[in-house]
Amino acid sequence: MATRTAIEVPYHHGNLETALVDAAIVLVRKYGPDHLSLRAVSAEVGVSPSASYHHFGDKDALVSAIGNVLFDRLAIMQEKAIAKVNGKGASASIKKFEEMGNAYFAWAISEPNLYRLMLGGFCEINMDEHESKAWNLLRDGLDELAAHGVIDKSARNGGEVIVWSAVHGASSLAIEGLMPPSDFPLVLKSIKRSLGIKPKD
Amino acid sequence: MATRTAIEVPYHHGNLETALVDAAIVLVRKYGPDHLSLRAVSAEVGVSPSASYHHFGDKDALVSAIGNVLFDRLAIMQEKAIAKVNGKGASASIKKFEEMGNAYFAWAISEPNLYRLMLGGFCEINMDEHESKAWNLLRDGLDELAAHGVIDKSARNGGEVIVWSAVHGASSLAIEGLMPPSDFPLVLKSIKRSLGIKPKD
DNA sequence: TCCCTTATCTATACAATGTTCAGATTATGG
DNA sequence: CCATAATCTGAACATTGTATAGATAAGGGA
Repeated sequence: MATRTAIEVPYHHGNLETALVDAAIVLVRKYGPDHLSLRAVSAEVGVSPSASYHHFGDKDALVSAIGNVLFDRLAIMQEKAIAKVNGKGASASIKKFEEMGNAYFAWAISEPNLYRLMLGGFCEINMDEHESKAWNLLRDGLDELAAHGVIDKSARNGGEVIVWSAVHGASSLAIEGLMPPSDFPLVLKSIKRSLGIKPKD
Repeated sequence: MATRTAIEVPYHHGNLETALVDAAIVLVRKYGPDHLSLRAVSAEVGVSPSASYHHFGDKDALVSAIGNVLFDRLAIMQEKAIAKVNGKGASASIKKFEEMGNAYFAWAISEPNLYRLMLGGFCEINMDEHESKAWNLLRDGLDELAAHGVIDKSARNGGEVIVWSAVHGASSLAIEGLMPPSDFPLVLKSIKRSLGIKPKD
């Protein structure tokens, strides 16, 4: 199982697979998803280039592994943000929803290269396993809004796709310098408006 | 100036620059923005690899040139779609707005690799020159909606970013297989709702 | 404890890539 | 018509992904 915590003790010989992923993430963050070199990753870990091929059949396989790890990290950030919100009423569910979006956007623009790898066509995303963590978070958030009567059923329908499109689009545009990050509140407000959540300001 | 039509007459020696861009687009479409090879492009045109360096200082420069050309093509598709709508009233302006979004999305998912190149961090987008064509299209569309009283000023504010975020996000997610293309109408409807355009169905 | 099987890693090699540089070719304009 | 600039070629270099064959280490049954 090996739940992939960042630091693990017996490193040099042992858990090469996770070591490669961790080193690759560092390099991708620095130099971007294109420009990732398998040889550089191997060198960073202190291992021969060929060694990687016993754990990943391909460079693309490594990249896909990275992608799925990153989706987990992003989901964890969102969970942390949600956990900070206390209260249980309708307004708390709205606050949680907002903080989920803010956490997503903040993480994306703080890690442009990692985010590009995740959603730029570099990796095959395992929709059923990892990605579901983030997806379920969104689904639960919308369900909670519906349960509190903040949004009605017609707005609930397809809400995941609507929200993710807007938040991902904003993240991507901001990363590419086509939208000032300071405009994200506008986007978030428009999402709430499209869901029928009334702004209180 | 050389407005870059696809076919031009004196080709072998002459307008290498546009020939390289055209050939590169063909290869990117086939194999993706990563996996683009300068040597392959040069071979396709029938020229030495070094020849490219007299027109583009870098591989990245070629890629950026491609990106800006593609933004033009996308804008042209949108213009065509708008031109098909006749009438001049409020409902025509809504129809034009919808068709603009549909054309964007349709082009994006029909050219996933080209779209990835445009907005996946591969190229520096010339915001002031080329990109403005698509941006102005969106701005004018929103202005027209506002002029006909379909949307009010508070919705007009920041409308470009809101709309582009949602449409680009949906395009990107669909391309990466994370959203069924058949869900785009849902996204479009949510955009209209967030702008305060009442659905007529 | 010894040995055999299996997992893991190294060494070497190969074709393809981006890029550079010196030289050849072509066009241009005075 | 020729000198000067623009354009293209050829060969070279370091680096890349990847395949193959062999070395090393680990593990488990006798």
